[in-house]
Amino acid sequence: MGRNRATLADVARKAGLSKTAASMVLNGREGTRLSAEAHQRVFAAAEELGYRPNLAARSLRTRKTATIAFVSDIVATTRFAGDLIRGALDAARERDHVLLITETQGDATFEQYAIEAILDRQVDGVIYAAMATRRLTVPAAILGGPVVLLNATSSDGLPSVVPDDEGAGRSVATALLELGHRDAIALIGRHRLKEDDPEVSLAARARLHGIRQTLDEAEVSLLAECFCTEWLPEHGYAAMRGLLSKPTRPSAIICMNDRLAFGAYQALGEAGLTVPEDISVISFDDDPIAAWLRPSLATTALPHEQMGRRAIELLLDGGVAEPSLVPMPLRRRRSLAPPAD
Amino acid sequence: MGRNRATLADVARKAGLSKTAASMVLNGREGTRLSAEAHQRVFAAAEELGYRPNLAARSLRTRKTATIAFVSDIVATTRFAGDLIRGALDAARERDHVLLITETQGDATFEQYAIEAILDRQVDGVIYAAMATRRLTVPAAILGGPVVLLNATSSDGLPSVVPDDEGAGRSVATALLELGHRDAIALIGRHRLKEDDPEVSLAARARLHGIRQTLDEAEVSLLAECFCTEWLPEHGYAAMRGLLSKPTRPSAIICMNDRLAFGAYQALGEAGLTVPEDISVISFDDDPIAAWLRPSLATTALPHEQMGRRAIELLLDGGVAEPSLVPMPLRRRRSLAPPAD
DNA sequence: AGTGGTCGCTAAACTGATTTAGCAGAGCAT
DNA sequence: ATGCTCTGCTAAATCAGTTTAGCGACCACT
Repeated sequence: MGRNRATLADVARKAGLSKTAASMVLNGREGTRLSAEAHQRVFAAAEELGYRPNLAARSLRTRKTATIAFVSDIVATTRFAGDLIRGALDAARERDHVLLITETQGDATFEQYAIEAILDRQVDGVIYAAMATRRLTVPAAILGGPVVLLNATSSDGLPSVVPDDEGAGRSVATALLELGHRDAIALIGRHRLKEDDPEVSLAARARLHGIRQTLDEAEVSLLAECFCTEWLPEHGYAAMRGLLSKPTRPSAIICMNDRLAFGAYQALGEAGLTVPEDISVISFDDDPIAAWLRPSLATTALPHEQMGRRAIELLLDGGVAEPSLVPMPLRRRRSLAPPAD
Repeated sequence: MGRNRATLADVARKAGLSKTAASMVLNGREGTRLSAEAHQRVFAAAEELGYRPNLAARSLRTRKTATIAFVSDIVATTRFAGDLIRGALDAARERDHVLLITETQGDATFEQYAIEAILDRQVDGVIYAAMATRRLTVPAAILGGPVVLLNATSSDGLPSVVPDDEGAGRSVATALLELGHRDAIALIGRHRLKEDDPEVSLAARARLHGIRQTLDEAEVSLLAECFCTEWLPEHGYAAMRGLLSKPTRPSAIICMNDRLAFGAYQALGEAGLTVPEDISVISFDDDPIAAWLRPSLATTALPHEQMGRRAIELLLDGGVAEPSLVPMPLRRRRSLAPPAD
């Protein structure tokens, strides 16, 4: 890999100057008194030789690596991880940095390994990412340098980036109210653990809070609230069947995520009901399936790419220690209609 | 980030030996004549000081970085990328390596940037990954070191890792034949471009070939083959509607991927047909939705995690130059049944 | 003529590891 | 006593940059 690269000494020799001069010119140092002509010669020599600095040598001296560690608990299992990484990758590239990616899989041994690996490589900073928005504890070892939490918060007063789930809750409720839904709105996806334990999820509570707040202001209360043990399609399906077996049929359903909504669609289809003519459905996440469903599912998008980008910006450009909320845009799609009366 | 780390000189001093001795002991060099007692002292000192070598310094000298570049065209847009990365991450960790991830987005400028970034960092090798199995051209600049192609092949005689799509085609066809489907098997997802242009897709042709070969051997021919402009749910939906409008209803459908199958399910549901009683469906990819569908969708899984792992193994443990085929396991699910007669 | 300041540049130290070349002492044979 | 090998270890060079300290030439001023 890359033998025969020209070194700074080669450039200096070619330019007829010292390494010092070449280094200063190429680094654009202010306050140096090198002549314009010396600048020209160095640039020309570097260009001609295709000079690229050896970053190992540079970082040995400067202790900077232009490398950022992206440490996450699980990269693979959620489909959103890719977007988080993509946003970070983009923003890092714009700032001439590169991403070293490691995964802890929630395992202490792996985490230990990951931390040693990044400390050994002297990364300039760490993005510590969780795949479900939650509160977590950051290993002390990485607190020596800049750290930004992504999709997570902690009690260490570190800058963090999280989606605005509460705002999304408000958007969702508002969208239904605006269409005229009032007394027959049902909610699928209540979840004690997620709502009560911030180490499991911050999203569930925030979404619920946003929804409640908006409905309360309109003096509307929910027709029904279904608890689910998980937020998977089968649970949405079961919940929806439960709702349909009751005397009052809801005019609109809020699902806590798109997978639940997918399950709800399945139950509605089996029951011979049509979305949105019979029942409107709205949800959270903007999973790719939301757009694939028939009719397409209205939802609020997790802005993962934005979040990844923001995390890098906070890390490199400096950021405040309070959580940075990234808005979750509402995707209006065909699953919404005024209530049938 | 990690200031105040003990250096090799600190260890040597504490052990009462030279840096040379300390270095040799810690690197487990053979043929050195250092006493057992010297070994002890060095290990003890290193342990006590929590010594970890400075990798920048080491790689300046050795030109090894224990870092592998993972260059891909698109990380984010396919849901499978995460698994590819996860497999690679795992295998890399087992070999004490770490992954530097970059993305070209199919853009020449970004690719140029990515290549410079990894060359500057003197990575030990490159995994060059494509998100759709295809043939591609590897930039000459990275050919100076080891390269493994992932989910891709090239004409450069480089080792590569691809899924066994042809085998998957055979599995799919065999599964249907075993159930007794013969003369009413239809195929959704023919695609001229994907089948004919290896730079677009190798999967389409291989899958088709595997299916054809198996059916030919059983002297069965396809009832119908639907061309689709893309492999998205809406195209599967349209194709399925088309099939249902014909006089002979198929007993089984092979979809070229799960998203097409998802669309086919939607059309079947609307037509009031039941899977698998009326029609069996089988597909390729094992997208997460396959398991979420009702009934769950039988499919052949893209072994992305295995592939990522294999790529690292080929890169670090040395590999042959011919494509390494990773089997695609058949996931038997509820969408299969014998034909209704 | 001496002093001081600026200009334009360079020598050498430094970062923290690996590696080459070689030294001092012991043991043994001649 | 000399030469030889072997053992156990070290000094110094090296990798490719950055950074500190400072040198010689020139000019201005007293």
